[in-house]
Amino acid sequence: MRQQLRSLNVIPEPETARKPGRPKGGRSEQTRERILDAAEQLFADRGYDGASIRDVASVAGLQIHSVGYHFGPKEQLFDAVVARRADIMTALRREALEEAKQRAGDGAIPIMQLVRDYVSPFIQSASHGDVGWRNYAALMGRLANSPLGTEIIARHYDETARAYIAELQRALAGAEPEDVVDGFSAMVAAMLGICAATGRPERLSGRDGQRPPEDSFETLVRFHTAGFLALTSA
Amino acid sequence: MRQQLRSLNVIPEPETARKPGRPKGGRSEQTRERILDAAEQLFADRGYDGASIRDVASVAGLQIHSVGYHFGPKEQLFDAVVARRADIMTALRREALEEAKQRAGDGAIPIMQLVRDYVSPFIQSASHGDVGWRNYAALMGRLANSPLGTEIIARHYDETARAYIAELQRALAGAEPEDVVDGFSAMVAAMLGICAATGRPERLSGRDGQRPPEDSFETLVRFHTAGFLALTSA
DNA sequence: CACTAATTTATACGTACGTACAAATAAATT
DNA sequence: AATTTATTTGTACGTACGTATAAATTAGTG
Repeated sequence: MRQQLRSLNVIPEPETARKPGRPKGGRSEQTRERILDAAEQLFADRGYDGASIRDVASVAGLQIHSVGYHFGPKEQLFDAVVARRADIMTALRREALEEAKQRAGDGAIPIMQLVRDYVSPFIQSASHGDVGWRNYAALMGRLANSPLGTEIIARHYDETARAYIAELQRALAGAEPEDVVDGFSAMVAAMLGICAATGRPERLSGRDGQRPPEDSFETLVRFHTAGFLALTSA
Repeated sequence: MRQQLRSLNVIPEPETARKPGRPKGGRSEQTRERILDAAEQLFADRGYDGASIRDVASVAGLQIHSVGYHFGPKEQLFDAVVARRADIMTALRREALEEAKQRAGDGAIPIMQLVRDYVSPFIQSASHGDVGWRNYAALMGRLANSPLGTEIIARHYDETARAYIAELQRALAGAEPEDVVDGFSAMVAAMLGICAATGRPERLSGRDGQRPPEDSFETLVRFHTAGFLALTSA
């Protein structure tokens, strides 16, 4: 009876954040992380529509409704998966950019530095053994060219992207702004392609295992730095 | 009764190609094209799992089962969508490569020529107003970093990709083969990103409409040619 | 310990999916 | 014109989906 009443007046679901007063390592927090990990993996493997909430709950070792209880509808769960590590990634990039600005003083930040600072956090995270980050990187690659993905990426990544583009523009005096954006887009696309671990580079080169992403990272930096520099000589 | 008998002994569905003896512009052929067009658009917009066979039939103006009749299970329909234009794309690239080889004689083909020849057919097709090609380009972008997509792309595009990579390698004497493959992958990723028309470049540059893909194409050629050249100076 | 709130479980609903079968129609062939 | 084949239609099956409700359980608090 009590239960029933409670169930009728509800605004029952937290659906978003931990209640402020709750301990950080509490049961709820752990469950939320388990759900996010499972969703991250399944969304990366099968895409948004290919991964079901049932699968997520199953991988997380929970009943179906726990997922909805903690995150609400599917789209909110998806957004939470993206947001979790986007916040970390953005913080790292912001930090690197501030440091580079300090070092550059009044001058422009070197192109290679900007390329390195933007790409490095992502590739390092995706190659440092953490399966969560690897899944996240694959998921981002999948999202890049999809409508749903673009919308979410915009929300979580565009602001920092604009900050880097502004510095690139400053360093590439004389280059067309739209060329710089195209170059930046190319850089991001390459970064995501490397971390998506599709196996295509191996197939195209005849290699048997995946090339260490750190090696590809160095190549990417050289390659794209040269690309950006070529945009000044219109 | 007759019908019933026929229905029992069946191997009923063509599921694949036109019967050789049938006219090319016949009813069946037209229906198949309509289905492929509808599927192309829906797969591009919603992804493989997000697009249902029902939707495809509906957009094509047909009953559900007509789709299965002509193309069999969903995966075969998907493959047919990719294959249709992949064959055209591959032919154009092969042709351009042969021509470039002729022009180069015994020497290596210039890097810029190789970049141009590989990317041009795709971007030109995607920007020449044909909504079918635009949908196809968006679909390829979506596919690039997904497992299902990679498998299909490998089947339809890897052979020609390897031919271009071999020439790039020849032109970039001294560059590490794996660097060249990474550069090629970066080029393809950028090409797909441009044609995916996600709206992100506009958002990042403050532009209001999409930049003409031909303009982005010229930028891409300059950018990536310089990138490749930077791979020689190890 | 009692009690309240937070979380998890169990179950169910309505819908949409991919696929299949049998019948009806249209085209092609003889 | 008759008859066979190719194509389209109409309908149905079994399954899985996202979501919701209600009950049971766990944890925190006085």
